[in-house]
Amino acid sequence: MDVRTLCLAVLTKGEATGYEIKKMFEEGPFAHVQSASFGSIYPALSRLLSEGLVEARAQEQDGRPDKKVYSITPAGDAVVQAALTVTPEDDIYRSDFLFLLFFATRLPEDRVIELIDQRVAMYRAKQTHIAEQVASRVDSDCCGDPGRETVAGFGIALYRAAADYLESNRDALIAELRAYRARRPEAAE
Amino acid sequence: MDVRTLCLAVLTKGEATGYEIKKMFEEGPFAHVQSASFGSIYPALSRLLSEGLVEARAQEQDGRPDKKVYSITPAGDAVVQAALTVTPEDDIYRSDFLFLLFFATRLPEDRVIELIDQRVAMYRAKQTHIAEQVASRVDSDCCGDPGRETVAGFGIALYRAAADYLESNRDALIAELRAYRARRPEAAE
DNA sequence: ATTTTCATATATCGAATCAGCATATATCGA
DNA sequence: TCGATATATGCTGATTCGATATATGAAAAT
Repeated sequence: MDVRTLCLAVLTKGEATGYEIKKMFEEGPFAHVQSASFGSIYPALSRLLSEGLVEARAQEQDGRPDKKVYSITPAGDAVVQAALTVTPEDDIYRSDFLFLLFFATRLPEDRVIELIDQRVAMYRAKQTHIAEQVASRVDSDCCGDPGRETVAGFGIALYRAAADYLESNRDALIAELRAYRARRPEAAE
Repeated sequence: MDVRTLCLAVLTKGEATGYEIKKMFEEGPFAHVQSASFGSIYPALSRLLSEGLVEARAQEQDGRPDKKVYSITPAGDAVVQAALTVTPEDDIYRSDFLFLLFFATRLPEDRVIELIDQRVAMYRAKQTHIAEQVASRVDSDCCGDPGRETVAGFGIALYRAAADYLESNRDALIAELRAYRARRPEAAE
């Protein structure tokens, strides 16, 4: 999915500035789903504007630069509806952490432990973050959106699985690393 | 991690052609860890060659174009060792499927069911694929690499969690979608 | 028997995207 | 008071992707 379609779809949930769209990809409802940088969001919005798929409203602010609040047009909404009919691509998962872990035999034991413990903490934090978002939403707006809730639950389930796996396999990995090094002494650090 | 470092690190596990490196990112041991396209792998290898971090050996083949088999040099190995000391970035997870699911209220019920069932099948298949790779490796080469095994286990755990979550929440989602539409009739289809 | 698709293998090119910087200011804590 | 953080837009260079070209043999489908 290209950034243009992504921005357009986000705007079906309400008007927003480029900055706010970025935040939604980072911490908001799309946090673990999609992402895009400013360098792609702002050009995407400009193009959507020139194509008539969104409208912009300049909102003056004291001191700070003016906001450009974008909202979707009926034509834009139709484009989103069409985009939702496509067959979704494969998920993309990339992890520098796993890449490092793959080369665990080349790392000092302390570092492997540190890497894993930090990652577990990170996964738990992200899990909590999503859970808090869901909770705060239920407070404000009684009954939530089923799609949104399901996606949030998916994120929580994955982060939990990741943290649990690392926690329950950490010590076994360290033990195997020692055994591996005992077998091949030249491979030690 | 840039593609140059990625290729270099892969070559510490043995010599390989550009094509083989791509396959390792697609189906091989790095399948759910990292990825790169031909358009980035080939230029990366050329640059590594000019920097003296890898060596190339042309291997003639009948009919097919010559293979260029790359192998890492001691200088390249040192660069990898240095790269392994960096603090890993956040994991990247992107899913067009989750993005579609987020907008479930805009999709026909049949389509939501179809999307979920296909995704469950896909996750199960990937899980099986990794498990088979691990099994075949144990057969051939007795005792595996601890880092590699741990990474494979991580992948299996995540795919299982994803499939399990979708399976056990599918019917609830459909029920909630109906309730949602009953509340807001104008949102149907 | 013939066509098509698939797998191997390298490489390039345009388009998309990212990361970092520049700009401007207000606020908040050290 | 000094730096960090947050708001907000936008550009630019570098990276990376996706598609395509080239070449061929083997297998599968028609």
